[in-house]
Amino acid sequence: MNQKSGRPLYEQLMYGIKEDILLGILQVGDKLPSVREMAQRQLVNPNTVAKAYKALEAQGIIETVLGRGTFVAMQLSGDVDDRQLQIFKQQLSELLTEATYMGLTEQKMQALVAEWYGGNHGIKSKQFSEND
Amino acid sequence: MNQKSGRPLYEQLMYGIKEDILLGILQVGDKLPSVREMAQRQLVNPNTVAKAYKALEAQGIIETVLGRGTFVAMQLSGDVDDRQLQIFKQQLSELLTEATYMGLTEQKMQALVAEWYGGNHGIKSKQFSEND
Amino acid sequence: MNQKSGRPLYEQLMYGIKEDILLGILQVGDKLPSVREMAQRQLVNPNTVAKAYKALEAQGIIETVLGRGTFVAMQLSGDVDDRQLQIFKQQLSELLTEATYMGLTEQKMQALVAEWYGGNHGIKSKQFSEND
Amino acid sequence: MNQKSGRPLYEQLMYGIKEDILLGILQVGDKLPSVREMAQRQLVNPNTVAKAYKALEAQGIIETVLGRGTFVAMQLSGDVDDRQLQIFKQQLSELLTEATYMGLTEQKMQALVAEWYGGNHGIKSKQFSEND
DNA sequence: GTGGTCTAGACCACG
DNA sequence: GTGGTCTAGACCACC
Repeated sequence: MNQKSGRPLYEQLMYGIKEDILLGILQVGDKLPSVREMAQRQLVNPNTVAKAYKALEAQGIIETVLGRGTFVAMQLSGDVDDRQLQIFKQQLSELLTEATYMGLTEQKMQALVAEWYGGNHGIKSKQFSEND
Repeated sequence: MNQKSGRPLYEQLMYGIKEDILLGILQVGDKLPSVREMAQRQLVNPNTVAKAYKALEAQGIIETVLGRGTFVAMQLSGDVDDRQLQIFKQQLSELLTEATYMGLTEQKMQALVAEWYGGNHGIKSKQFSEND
Repeated sequence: MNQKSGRPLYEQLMYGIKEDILLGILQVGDKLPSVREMAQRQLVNPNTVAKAYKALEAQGIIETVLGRGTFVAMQLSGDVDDRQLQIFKQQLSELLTEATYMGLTEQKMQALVAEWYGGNHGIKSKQFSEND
Repeated sequence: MNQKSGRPLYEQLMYGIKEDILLGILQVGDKLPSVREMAQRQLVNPNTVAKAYKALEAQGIIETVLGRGTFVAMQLSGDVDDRQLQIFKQQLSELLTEATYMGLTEQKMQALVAEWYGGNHGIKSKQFSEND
């Protein structure tokens, strides 16, 4: 967890878990580490983990069973929400603007996108599931 | 300026100016509106505009000449900074992760990227140069 | 038993038994399954069943005869406790508030209430008496 | 705020605000008391108020403008989400079951519902807007 | 053991 | 002044 990256810790946690699910490291039905355990592992406060878990639950990505734990719940929806798409396009536009200022060409950009989809973006270690 | 988008107003200003430059609405050497004028146009606090100008100057995109005004200074660098690229790839990865959860496929994604580069994303009015 | 509904399992058990009594599936004097048997059927911990039985007994709805078992004891009281009524009206108010935010009109609401009373809400199988 | 009602304080806050909007005490565009002020008024911790505000924002009922405050944002949607409706019917069923055990008849129940809709349920004081 | 709630108090970015 | 984030530590209900 990068304290000074500017991004909230709980968002970083959310991203890490989402990524692990996309990579297949976490599968539907798998149990996530308990709030306390995750907090210990990631060196953050349990409240911070709880906040991340709750936000993910609100997004329908995980589910919590009181007294039992938290579990991966999601399967990707096939249809795209239009309002979300507008927001996303705005974000993409800003990112591409930045990329252009960095000197990235359209070709290089397309290559980076393809790389992400193709290569499982670099086979990362299981941050959030079993062994750290 | 979208007050409730969650993004800081000064970043939105920065993005708008950067976009105008990419679109050719603002050219190298052009004079930007004064801080006060821009503030009035965009209905924000002058401090907010000043902050945006200062940040853009730090990025080498605009330049202030004391007593004369603020001018577009940049031309895109041809080579890519490696450290910046790493940060960028991280941001891209997060964006693509979100896109996947939204239900966007790789094809659709590539199409969106191509669209941004191709279409000047829809010929917008000069937000930050002439009139609002 | 819906593990992820957020409601405590023992409350769900209580509700199920109460409903069965209202529907006539369980009649006054009928014997309920033993704690162990119910636990096995509903795939919950025996402690959970015991807690539900105890709470129902406290409400005067069932009775335990030591060494013999647990029996349906209740008949509906004709008069309404005023303190209970206040609490109930509060709960109703909250439910109707939520309903309004969901977009339900008064007419639709009245229809839903009538439906519940009229239809025995769909003739369900005996969840908690005979076989599961 | 009733500490021992069993319901979380932040949910009680949410309900109070929703009710005030339905009653017209809070109108679209109105500013809510700041987190700190509301906390002081209701004698709860600012974090608790923040939690309530954030949950309401997630439901689209209020909106926050960073550094400016929190505002009423919503207008009721005309169409009813089917999944929500199922959950609601379940809650209604449980409430009506309890009502029956209390001795409430269908007629009395319909009267209570009509009363809530008709009478603005008793013209309450502005809990959450101007003066307390 | 699990997650949920609440408090107290700190620091920060934004306007 | 506003809300957002994070920590530390407490208590609770549920299983």
